[in-house]
Amino acid sequence: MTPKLTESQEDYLKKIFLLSEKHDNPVSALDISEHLKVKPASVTNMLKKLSELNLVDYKPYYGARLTRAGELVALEVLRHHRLLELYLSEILGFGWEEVHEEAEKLEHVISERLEAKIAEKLGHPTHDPHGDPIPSADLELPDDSHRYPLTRLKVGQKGFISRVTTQDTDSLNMLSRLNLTLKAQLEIIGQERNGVRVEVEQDRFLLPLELASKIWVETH
Amino acid sequence: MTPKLTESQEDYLKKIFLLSEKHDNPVSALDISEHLKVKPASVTNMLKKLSELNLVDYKPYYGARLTRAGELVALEVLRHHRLLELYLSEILGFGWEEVHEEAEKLEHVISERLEAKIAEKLGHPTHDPHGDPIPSADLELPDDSHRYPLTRLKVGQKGFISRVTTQDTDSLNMLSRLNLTLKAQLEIIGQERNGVRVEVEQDRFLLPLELASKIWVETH
DNA sequence: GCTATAAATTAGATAAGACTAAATAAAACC
DNA sequence: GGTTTTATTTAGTCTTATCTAATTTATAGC
Repeated sequence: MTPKLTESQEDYLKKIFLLSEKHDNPVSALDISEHLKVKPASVTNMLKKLSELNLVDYKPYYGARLTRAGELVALEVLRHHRLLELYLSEILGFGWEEVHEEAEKLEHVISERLEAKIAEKLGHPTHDPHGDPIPSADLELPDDSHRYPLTRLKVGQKGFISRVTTQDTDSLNMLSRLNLTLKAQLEIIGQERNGVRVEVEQDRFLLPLELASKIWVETH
Repeated sequence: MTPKLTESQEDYLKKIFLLSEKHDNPVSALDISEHLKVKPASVTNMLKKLSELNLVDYKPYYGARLTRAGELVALEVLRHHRLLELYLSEILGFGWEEVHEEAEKLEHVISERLEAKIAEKLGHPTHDPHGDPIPSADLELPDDSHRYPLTRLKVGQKGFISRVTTQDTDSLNMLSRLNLTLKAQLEIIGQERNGVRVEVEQDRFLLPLELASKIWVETH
């Protein structure tokens, strides 16, 4: 069925999946090119190849979408990645800043067997420390239908932070100082054009949209 | 200093190191070719490249020897490999037959940091379950000067098995049935042209040279 | 010392995936 | 709607590591 993909191909598929999550449109070559740190011409080449393998839908000057087959590959790689990150951090005592790079290399080479052992050791987690979902062994994403970015909540809604979608160390550090960390309870005070006003443990902040859009909240 | 080698290059260096251990001569292209499952022509190409990098001494129609620099690379890869095998088996519950293949892929991608964490978890082991030496963090091999293959011991010498240098499952299984496993005490009864005669827990066997040469004994 | 065989090397081809430079298409601006 | 800017694609090059086929060197037999 899957005649063994190269690491590069897996990287492209994973990246397309991650970029697709943000909007709903096909992912542009430039977008991929910037995130994978390759030139746009290289992206075009690869998209043609992936298209022939029926892993992406691609038409010139249009962009790329994953096919179901491509999505499954992406989910598999993503599962590897997030399980590895979690394993490195929880079991081997790595700092969360260190794990990404290591997982980036390991995700392509671990066997299904090792993946299973790692998942088992971790108690089959559904989310990683940033709240990012970990696809299950049969490649289903956990049900996160009651989680939304801060920017999409209504005034008055309450909940707790369940996901923070930035890897930027300084941003994370800043959020930490503001007690805007995973599990933190908060309430939406206002949705304004220049940000989201929230209340956290007595404090109130006006979070710039840029930041607010990266904080996901589980409502209740 | 070392401008990052490819996985292939690392494989060649590791294999040359392992093949060098057996005899003392330069390793032939054919030998490498068979063990890496590539064609001799490919070996010649690679040896030229490694030679330019000063990782092997290579002269046409002569063979290859590792330089000190090449040996260090090989030791590093070997350390990764054996630590990984041990980790997979001891910590993650893999069977010893399963670990080799997995380690073969992982050995090239783990960071120094992960290597260190793994070594720490394992208590900085000096030998793997087969008795194969694990180079230390500063790439020294443990002192195994009092270990010899059965074939090199004198009649009357006693000791215990400290290394078995075959990966063949059926051979290992056979040795296991004969109680010829790691730590087993034995005595050399005779060195004969068709094998080594040994005594193990009451039993006596005449071990064919082929087999005897793979069993290493720590004398006392 | 010549010949047969085995081993090693050279030369040239291929595949993957990156690149640069040039050409083309689409989008954005008045 | 034409023009400029931006994005994308095409065409061709490079590197790495394989391969096959042909040639050359070394080794063994007699």
